[in-house]
Amino acid sequence: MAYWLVKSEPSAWSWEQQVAKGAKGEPWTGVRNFTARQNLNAMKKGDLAFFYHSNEGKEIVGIAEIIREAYPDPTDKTGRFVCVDIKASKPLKTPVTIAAVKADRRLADIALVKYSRLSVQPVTPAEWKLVCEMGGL
DNA sequence: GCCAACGTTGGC
DNA sequence: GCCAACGTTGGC
Repeated sequence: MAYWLVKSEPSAWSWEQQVAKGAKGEPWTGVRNFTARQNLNAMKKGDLAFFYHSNEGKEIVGIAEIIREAYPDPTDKTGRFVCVDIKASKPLKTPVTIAAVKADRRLADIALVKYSRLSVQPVTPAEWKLVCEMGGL
């Protein structure tokens, strides 16, 4: 099982909206970047992903689960990009801010800091554990 | 609202 | 296939 991080601006799609979708989940569409697409394609059913709020909040707010593996993104007219379905798994007790991540030397190499513009990122097991602890889980 | 970083596009 | 121009992202 692999770990990931997905980013969304809450004004476009928020954790609260994701939670409201319940077990049915929601297609994670709109990715238009090839590196991010690679990551979407590598996702397996049952993988977990941190849900990060960019711009507003700038914090990891919850954990989502991949419930459907990559398929063509219906919002992409060119047919080049894919999406997956994810459902909210559980919130962090305490959101982990980008500032807190940057302040922790053990997270210096996390993609969230190194490749800040990448919208779908891999997370290592060590990073996953740390962020969960910081989030009170 | 600014600006740095960086991915994508298109002309050559 | 290179590279300049352009657009977008996202933290501050």
